[in-house]
Amino acid sequence: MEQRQALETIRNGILSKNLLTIFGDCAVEYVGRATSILPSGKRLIIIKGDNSISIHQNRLVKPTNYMVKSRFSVQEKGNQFILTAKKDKPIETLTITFDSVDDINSYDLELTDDLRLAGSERDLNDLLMQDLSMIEPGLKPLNQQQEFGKGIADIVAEDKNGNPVVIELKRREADYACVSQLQRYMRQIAKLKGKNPRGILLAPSIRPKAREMLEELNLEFAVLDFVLKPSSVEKACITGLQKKQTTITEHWHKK
Amino acid sequence: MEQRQALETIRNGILSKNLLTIFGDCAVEYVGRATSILPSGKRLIIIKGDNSISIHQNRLVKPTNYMVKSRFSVQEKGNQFILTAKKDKPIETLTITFDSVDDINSYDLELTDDLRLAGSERDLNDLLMQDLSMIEPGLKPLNQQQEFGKGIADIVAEDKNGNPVVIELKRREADYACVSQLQRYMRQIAKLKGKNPRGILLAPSIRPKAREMLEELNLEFAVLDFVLKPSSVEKACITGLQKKQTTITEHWHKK
DNA sequence: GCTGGGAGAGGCTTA
DNA sequence: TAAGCCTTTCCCAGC
Repeated sequence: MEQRQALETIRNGILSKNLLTIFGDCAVEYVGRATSILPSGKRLIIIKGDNSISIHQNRLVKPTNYMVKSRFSVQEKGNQFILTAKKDKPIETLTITFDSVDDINSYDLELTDDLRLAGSERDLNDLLMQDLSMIEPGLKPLNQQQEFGKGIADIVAEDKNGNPVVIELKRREADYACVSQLQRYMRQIAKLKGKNPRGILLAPSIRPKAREMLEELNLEFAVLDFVLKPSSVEKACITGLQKKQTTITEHWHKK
Repeated sequence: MEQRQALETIRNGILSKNLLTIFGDCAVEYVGRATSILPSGKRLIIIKGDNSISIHQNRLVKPTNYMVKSRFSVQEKGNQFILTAKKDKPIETLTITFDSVDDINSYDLELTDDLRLAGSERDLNDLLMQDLSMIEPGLKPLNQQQEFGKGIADIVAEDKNGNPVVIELKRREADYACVSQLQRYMRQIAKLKGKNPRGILLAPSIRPKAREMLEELNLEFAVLDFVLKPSSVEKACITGLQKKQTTITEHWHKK
């Protein structure tokens, strides 16, 4: 492909906020949060209307290199031409040096985001707030996303005995990090209120060792059982949310 | 673009492990770890030789929908044709229904990964192990990536007084999660050894409230100052790693 | 295969 | 803008 024309197509594509794909032989250098070099080779470059750029090899969903909200510049340099993407905060530079370009496509596309997704943690949270008794009889919601000075608790509730309960909700298997998160909220509340509330980690499952940690910290785990029902016509929705089991580490309370 | 030909190109592209780009009008439905619907519209689909697929709109580096290690199937359905990607564990289905295809490109590409990146945490870790005195005079390395039954500590060392020191290294600004991680290692070691070692969080910076938490937990913070030097010819490297400051919360020790 | 953890994480929401 | 946190996180290394 003729270089002059390639440059022109790229410049116009960027200006018109088209989705640009460039396939060609190029080397890539990145300097910013880290440093990387990609030796010369055939790659697919995608430039989008929101000034994001990504460089793809023929494997992995994730691009080899990328940058969001970049400022682009294109310049010739002998038989090569150089596409540069820059960004501040932090300072980042992505330099793509093309030896040759095989193919450029410029697609006129809206910058919309039409995806409708269901089953995110926020969806489950909203569902739960309608009926916490699924977790435990008599459990009443007090607040959602409550700020505690050291983070934000998903759900704050009150059990049938009037004890405050902090609930951390996860849509997937809980790990150490989830337990730590709950632990952090608990610590902070204890510090502020001078009293230890109950803490419940609510997730589809929990890794065994994370559960050990949870129990050592005198926290509770409850199984979150939900079903995602795809509706091909209207929208995706959640059909069920059912508590299967609550593990209250009674031996700890007794200790 | 003629449908029959489109199908053939796609089938061949997948079989030959080419990098395929398909631009066309399509609707997408995903059912798996979550559920999502993307109404009909122009999109760019990328299929790679490692059987990963991603669907891109004209914004964001991240694809709208994606799947790794998928099994593909293509079939006609009247004036439409349907590209399906499936996966087990967990069961996931991605269904792309094309109303029309404007453009298909099939690029013959190796499945290699040529990126050379420097400045990752592992790089810094290796550098640090050579000389921990940058953090504190007399600090001697004992182990790297040591398993403790509740996770893996980055560096275990011994200070000039013979006290064990656990060091958690982060290449970027430390947050709550980093502090929690160190806290977890400390807890476990205290439980196993019956003695409290020192814990040092080593990072370029730390968020103010994370630092509060750190100090409340009687942990220490040290600034990790490193420079990434891009070498345009050979490889990227790190030129410096210098301790600027160690903040030991003396008032806590005295308390 | 499971576990643990990093990532140039990206991206979103709210204060 | 920064803080906080979720993500169909993705991806890799170790066992």
